[in-house]
Formats: sequence, C-alpha cells, structure tokens
Amino acid sequence: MPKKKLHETDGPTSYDVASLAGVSQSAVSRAFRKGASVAPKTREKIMRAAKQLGYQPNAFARGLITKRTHLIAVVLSNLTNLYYPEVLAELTQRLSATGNRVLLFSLASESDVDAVLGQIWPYRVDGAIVAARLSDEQIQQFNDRGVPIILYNRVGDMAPASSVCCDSAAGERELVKQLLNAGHQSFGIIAGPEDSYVGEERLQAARKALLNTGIEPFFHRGGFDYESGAEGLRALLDQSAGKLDAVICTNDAMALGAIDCARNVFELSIPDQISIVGFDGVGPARWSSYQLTTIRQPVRRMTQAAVSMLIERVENPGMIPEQRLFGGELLTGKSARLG
Amino acid sequence: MPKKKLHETDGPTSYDVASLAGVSQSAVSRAFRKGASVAPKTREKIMRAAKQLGYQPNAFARGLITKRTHLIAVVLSNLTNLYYPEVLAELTQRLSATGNRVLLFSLASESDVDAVLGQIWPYRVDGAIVAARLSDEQIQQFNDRGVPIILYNRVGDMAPASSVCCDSAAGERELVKQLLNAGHQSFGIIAGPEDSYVGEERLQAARKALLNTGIEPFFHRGGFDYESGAEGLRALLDQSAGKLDAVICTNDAMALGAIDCARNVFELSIPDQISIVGFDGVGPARWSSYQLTTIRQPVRRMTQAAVSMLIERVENPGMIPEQRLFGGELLTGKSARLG
DNA sequence: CTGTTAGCGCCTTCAC
DNA sequence: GTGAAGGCGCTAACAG
Repeated sequence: MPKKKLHETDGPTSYDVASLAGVSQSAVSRAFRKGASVAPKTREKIMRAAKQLGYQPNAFARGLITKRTHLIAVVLSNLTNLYYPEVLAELTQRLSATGNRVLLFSLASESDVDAVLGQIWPYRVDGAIVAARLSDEQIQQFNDRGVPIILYNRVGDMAPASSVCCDSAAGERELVKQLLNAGHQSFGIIAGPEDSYVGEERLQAARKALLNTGIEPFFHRGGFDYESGAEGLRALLDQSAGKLDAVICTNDAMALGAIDCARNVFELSIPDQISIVGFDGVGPARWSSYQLTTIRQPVRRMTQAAVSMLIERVENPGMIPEQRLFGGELLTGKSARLG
Repeated sequence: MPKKKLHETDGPTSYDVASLAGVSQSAVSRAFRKGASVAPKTREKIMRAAKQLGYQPNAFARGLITKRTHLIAVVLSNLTNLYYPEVLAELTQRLSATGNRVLLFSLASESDVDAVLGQIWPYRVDGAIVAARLSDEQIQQFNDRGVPIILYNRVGDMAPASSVCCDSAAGERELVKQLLNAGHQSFGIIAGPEDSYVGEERLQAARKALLNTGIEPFFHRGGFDYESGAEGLRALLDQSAGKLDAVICTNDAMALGAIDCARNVFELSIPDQISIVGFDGVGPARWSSYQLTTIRQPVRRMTQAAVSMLIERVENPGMIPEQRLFGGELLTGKSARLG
C-alpha cells in the first residue's frame, strides 16, 4: 500500500509541490519564507507548481516549529456596545496589515474571563489585546506564559502590563469646567456599571471636579446602555425635584438615552433647559437629532498604538510594559451650553 | 548538553506532565481527549500534574494530526455597520459554546476578498461563515478545499453553498402592502450600494411590489449609512417636487438618516406628512426619537441556524448544501402610517 | 544555493 | 488500561 496520500482530500503538502517542481521539500519551504536564500529560477518554478496545486503552507505545522503563530487574541467584553465595533474594526484592519490574524473572544459576562483564558492558551497566541477587566492574577498568567498583552482602556492595578487608554479624567474635567463656565448649578451624573474601569474613572473625575467647586451632584448608576440613560434621567429629575441643570453621562449611549427621555418624556428643551454630555464620540452622537457634546476618543491613534506596541513586544520579549494615555477631543455639539 | 528544555520559556509539554505524574506521554494525551480510556485514578494524577504545571494541550500539534483545528473563519464586510456587531456577537457566542474559536476577518473593501481567502487557507479552518459577496469561483475554492461554508444573508449564484438569509422580498412586500393600505401614493426608495446582495434584493422586491399597482417610485442610491439616508431624502424630495408620501429605505441606518433629515432640515412631521420605513431592526431603530417602522431580522435564529448548519457539515462532510430562509418580523413603530 | 537530517508536540495504531 | 513507536507538515541546522 502506497504511503503517500491515502486520502486525496488532505490538501497538497510541500512534498507534493516539491516533486511537481522537481526540487527537494526544503526548497519549497524556503521559497515560502521571507529571508530565504533561493535562486530566483528555482523560486519561480516552485511558486508555479504551488499555484497549480493550490498549495499554501500549513500554519499549524509552521507554528509548531517556529513558535510564532501570528495569532493575536482580541478579547472584548460587550460587542453590542456602540463603541467597540469601531475599535474591533480598526484592530482587525491593522493586525491584518501586519501579517497577524485575530482570534476573537467576547465575554457574555465579566466572570467568564477565566473560561476565555482557558480557550486562548491552547492556541499559543503571539499576543493579546484585552478590553475587559482582568484581575492581577489573570494578567500574571499572560506574563508567566510569555504572552505580551495590551490592556485597552484599562490598566493593571499591580501586575505589569502595557496599556492604551483615553484620558478619562482630563476629559471629564474639561466637560465640567465648561459646564460650570456656562453657569450650570445643579448637576447630575449617570454612571456606568461598577465593574467598568473607564466608567469608574470618569465618574470619579467628574465628581471630584464638581466637589472642588462645592457642588454635590445627584447620582444614578446605569449599565452603559441607551435604556439606562433614560432611566437615569428620570431618576435624577426625581432626586433633584426637577431643578436639574446639567447631566454628565459616562458614555454616549446613556447620554443619547437621556436626551431622548428629556425631550420625549419630559418635554425639556436641550440645551436650553438642560445640558447633557457624554463620553466616547460614537457615530450616533453626531446624528443631527443629537449633536451630542462629548469627548471623542482618538480611536484610530489608540488602536494604532495598541497594535504597534504589541508587535514590538512580540518581537522583543524583554521589553518593559509601557502605558500610553491619549487625550480626547472635545466635540462641541448642541446638547449642552458650554462656557 | 541535555536535550530537554533548552529554553525554559517554552511552556510545559505532555512529556513534562507525564514524568511529573509518573506515566507515559500517551497517557497524558488520552487524559485530555473526550472518548479516552483512562483509569479514573490515572486521569486524576495526570490532571493534577497538568494543573500544577499550567499545561494545556498545544492546539497546533493536535490540529496537525487530527486535521480538526476548531477554528471557524468569520468574514464580515463592514463591521461599522449598525447591524453586524449584533450578528458577530451572537456568532462568537454560539461558536464558543460549541468548542470552536473565531478567526475574524473584516473587509476594507469588497475587492479584498481574495486577499482574505489567502489568509484563511494556511490556518486550515474547519469551516467559514461569510457575510460578504463571494464570486462563484471563490465559493468553489471552499468546496475544493473541503471547507464547509455558510453564506450569511447571501446566496451562491451557481456554486453550491449553504446559506442563511432573511426573506428580504417578503419583508419589503409586507411594508409596501401596508403603506399602500394606508393610502400613500408617492413613493421613494433609498437603496444601498449595488454590490450588496440583500440591498438589491430589497430594492427589487419593493420596486416590483409598487410597479404591480402601477406606481413608479422615485429612486436614490445610497451607501447603507446614516449620511446617505439624509442625502437620499433630500434627493427624493427634490425629484418629487416635495410631494413625497412614503420613503422605503433598504436598511435602518439610512432610514434613521432620512428621518432626521426630514425633521431637522425640512421640518416635516413624521409620520403625518411623510412615512419612512427601514429594514433590519437594529438597536437605534427602537430609540424613542425614532421608533422606526421596519422589518426585524431574526438574528438569534439566523445565527443559531448558521452555526448549527456549519457544525453539522463539519462533522458530516458529505452533506448537501442547504438554504434556509427566515421571515422577518414587522416592527410597527411610529415612523410610518400603516393600513 | 541546495538537499539531507532531525525534530516541534501531539495523536494513533499497535502490542502488552 | 497502558506504553512504545511512527508520523502529521514543516522549519532549522547542517553538509555539500
């Protein structure tokens, strides 16, 4: 019984290409690597044979030896968030452009992180970009396994990890400052879930900026989604007995919900009777019905940084983790009176 | 010089676990496979040793032998579309739940398909779910390589491929029927880009339904995005000299743009002066400012079907491609007068 | 520049 | 139920 090709369904191997091109298997291998030393003539023969057979090197066999899989794990918490699709699109684009592939994981709930990690390890990813809350132990697992990791809009509390963030505090301070300048007096804050890192950052920053001027804001906690923005507005209006001046939402989705609720339920005129601001700068924020005043995260620069920092660490394992903080851009829409 | 473990950085192998547990390597291998015959005692020893070392089977080595990578390629055309994130979230969820991993590809432009295919083949994916326009040759490549494929909201013109679609034609017919019943007379259609399969389906269906009753609709072609919905409305109003009754947009994003433009630019009251309908049933369509009348795609059922059809074909290579068509649900919002 | 020779880490017959 | 070999498809030293 012949050894070769029991099942013809198994796709061509480098041996098939080799014999068709009349060279050795290792010649084929070289022809498909970048820094190879192959005679142009030979290479051409090989490439032709390969094309004819539809041959493509098996990434699994290659990865087994080189220990470079060109796989990057991307972990996101909630894909349905208005903000993440843009991030994911950019990341995928940039990673592809640098010859890497995206292994995508999305968390149903933050508690699934360990399960996801267990799914990542077998694939020996070259690195990971994570926009989800990781414990120090979880970060440490990446370090222990020598997998470079970039935290996106998060930082490691103790464990060392590179990170890329938008400066939440600066953004909120700017918003508060401008709202105060415009003469607002009665503030409300609609915050995100407690387990969101940026959510808490923004909340603290906004609150502190207000407290500094002696203002104690009304407060409601939502879930970062449109509906909870509407609920939040209701709650704040209730707490403040209606004399609410300005509402700071810790993301855009909630701000949009709050705007709609203010207009459609309470028939408030925006920004005349009430100012509402958000954070992120998502697409719908620019829609003409909203024209939300918000802080736009520099997504392109951030994803760009995340990818290049990651690649750098993949190629240079010894590097010390680096933190990069990006300033947001104030989008002055028409949902708030600024000073 | 000792053979084992030149670099301690290389992570534990099954041999390491074996010697720690005092068994053979193949015992370890068995312990990590489902239908293995291992004594409970032995298995436990092994698992303990594995945990201690942080061992996880190498998916690359395993895949090399078993020819099952548990990798599913997911190819989307434009992630920034309002509709795809939901689909992707569902797909990722369901694929994860069935022990598969998502290798994500997103197309910058439809012409990149061949480049993406070239990136897929080396990874020997078990299957693919594609929501992008593929030529028959491209579909044939999947068949040739024995990679089961599910087309999402597309069909193969000639080449055989399984597919999952929402019934565009039925949806549009229903919308048109109800709009006609309500007495609308002057119709406009804002269509998507020509290279969109569903876009053209919806366009044809709507147009045909109108022509059947002797109505020739005004027509504008957009790009499926919010802005082009606004532009579209402008153009239609222009064409019709203002006596436009009803606007059919072939997706929700454009419908939302059209609504905003109608209200904020032309100060038209919706649905009193003009009815606007969409297609998809995305999140923002339900926001209180819009309450869009549209056809909601049964995303959960569709993704569910896509995944289970795919898995089935992976495990049963001989199967004949199957097409599944799902009916949408009419969401009667407040953006249109229906009859 | 080219072919030969070992493995990468694991699964998979086989004997036992 | 368990261990000993062989090999999946390829890369990485080596000789030539």
